[in-house]
Parts: sequence; C-alpha cells; structure tokens
Amino acid sequence: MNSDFTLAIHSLTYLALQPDRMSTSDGISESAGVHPVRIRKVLSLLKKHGFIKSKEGTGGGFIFNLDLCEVNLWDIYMITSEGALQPKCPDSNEECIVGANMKRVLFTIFLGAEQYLGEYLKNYTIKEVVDLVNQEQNSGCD
Amino acid sequence: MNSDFTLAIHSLTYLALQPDRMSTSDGISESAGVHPVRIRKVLSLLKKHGFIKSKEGTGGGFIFNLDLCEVNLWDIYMITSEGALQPKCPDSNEECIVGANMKRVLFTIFLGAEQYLGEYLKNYTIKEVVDLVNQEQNSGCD
DNA sequence: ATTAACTGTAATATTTATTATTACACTATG
DNA sequence: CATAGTGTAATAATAAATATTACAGTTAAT
Repeated sequence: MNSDFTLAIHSLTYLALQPDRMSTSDGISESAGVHPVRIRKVLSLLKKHGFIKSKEGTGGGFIFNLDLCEVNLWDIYMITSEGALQPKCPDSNEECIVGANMKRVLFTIFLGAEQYLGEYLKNYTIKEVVDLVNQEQNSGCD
Repeated sequence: MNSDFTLAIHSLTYLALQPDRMSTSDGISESAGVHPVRIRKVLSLLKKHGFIKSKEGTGGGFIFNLDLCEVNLWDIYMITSEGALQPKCPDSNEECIVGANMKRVLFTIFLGAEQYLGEYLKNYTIKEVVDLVNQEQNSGCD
C-alpha cells in the first residue's frame, strides 16, 4: 500500500493527540521516521481538503481542523492514493485476444476492488485509530 | 497491486483459452509483454500449487490442470501476493506513542483489509475472467 | 528591523524495488 | 545428438520511492 496513505494516517493520529497546540513537520517526521519535507507534502494534501489547518512562521505548524470522527480512512485513501490498487500493466500484445483485452478487464476488476475496500476503510475513523494506538501503549511523547 | 498477481491472471487466462495444447513461456510472455523468465517464475508458483502442469523439452510448455471454475482470484492472490497490501513502514520513533504503536495498528487494519478484499476476489473465477476477455474481443491469437 | 522558526514547493540526488537479461543445467522429442 | 523446451540463480538495467538541498514566503519575538 502506498505509503502516503499510511503517512497521512500517522500524521493525523499524531495531530489528534496534540489537539491544543500546533505540531511541526519536524516533530511528526521524527515520530514517523521520514523526512520532514515528505510530511509537509502529505499534509499539504490534507490541508487542501480541509482536514487540518496550518500556520507558517515561528510557533506555526499543523493542527486538526475537524472532529476525529469526521475523518475516516477511506477519505484519506481517496486523497492520497486513489487508484493505487490498479496494477501497472505493461503494454501487452494487441494481436492476442488476451493481451488485447486483459488490461481493460483488470481495470474493471480492480476498480470494483477499490470500491469494495472502501466499505471496509469507512469503518475506521481517526478516532478509532487513536483508540487503537492508546490501547497497548508502549511509551509516550514528551 | 503486485504485478505477479496480474501476470498470473494473464497467464491462466491465456492457458484457459488453449485447453488442448501446451503453451510456452515465450508465447505467454509475448501476449503479456514481459520477459519469458518472469512468466516461468510466476508459473512455477502456480504449478507448485497444482493449478497448472508443465512439461519440459520439445513440445513442452504449460497447460491448465483444473476446471476454470475451481480457480478464483483470491487463490491466485494468496499464492502470488499474500501480504502485498501491507504498507512498508519505516522504523518509527519508539519513544513517541504514535511511532511506537502505529506499525502494529496499521498491520492489524491492513490484515483485515486483505481478508475483506478476499471476499471480493473470491467472486471472480478464471472462467469469469475468460468471459470478460471474450466479451469485447478486439482480435484473436494466431 | 532583524533574526529565528516555521511552512510551501521545486529540483535534484540517492536509495530501493522491479524487471530484464544472461547463463546454464536439466528434460524430452525427433 | 540437435533442437526446443522448463527451472532457476546471478547479475544488469530501469523505474519508482524517498531523501536531500535550496530557497522563497510568513510570523513571532527580541
């Protein structure tokens, strides 16, 4: 699975646990173990869709903008990874009935698969992810 | 999606349309637009699980070994791509509650997602794929 | 008003994953 | 015994993901 998706989940969960202050891309990137620029890229998508707010300058950062229950994993998937389930078929042989039609058939099947998966992902809101993270907590941030 | 999965589907569909003679990895690879060695690798998995038979030497090749209705896309997924939905999380910060627990939480969620997707994939047998390929046929092999 | 701490984003470099290629042992057929 | 195949490992090439660098813009604090 596309890691923009999981980074978005990670970031939102992080923000969910810091509801009262802004978090920086540096802080989130340390938590997630990736480069801060990547975090900013992912968060810029989430901001564009209104899930978070950001503020530039000293004391700035990112903060959740919605209720935790309003954001589910399907929303996040659609923003970060729509179509990611589709296989990248090489150009196959158009002179073979299989080669000529497989791409179209697979596209249809995987489109359905994505829709189907959506029903599963809709069952998880960030609230639920936060609860799962809290369940067996190993240690805490500062 | 893992392309071993789609190559396996492609190959099996190809074999399904040649039920009376053996097909070579060269033939399949031309249809699918990939290297014959890759086809042989994928088919070697399918053989190990009894979906196809193979024969070495002159006049050898691959041939379907089961009824088309007995093989569904979930079977093929499990053989070629089990776990492929799992994101590859970088090592995150164990001293942050999010970093310390996210991997486990995501693992659980994506495990469920894979199981869920399985129900969808079980609905497609190779027979159905063959039918879809035949539906809007552009042209035929030899 | 200047510095420091941020976001935003593009361009480039690096790393990793996928895929192709080569090589060759083995098997069967004619 | 030559030819047409599979089986599989090792390596090379390519493509994709990720990190890094660079820098413009914003805000707060001194």
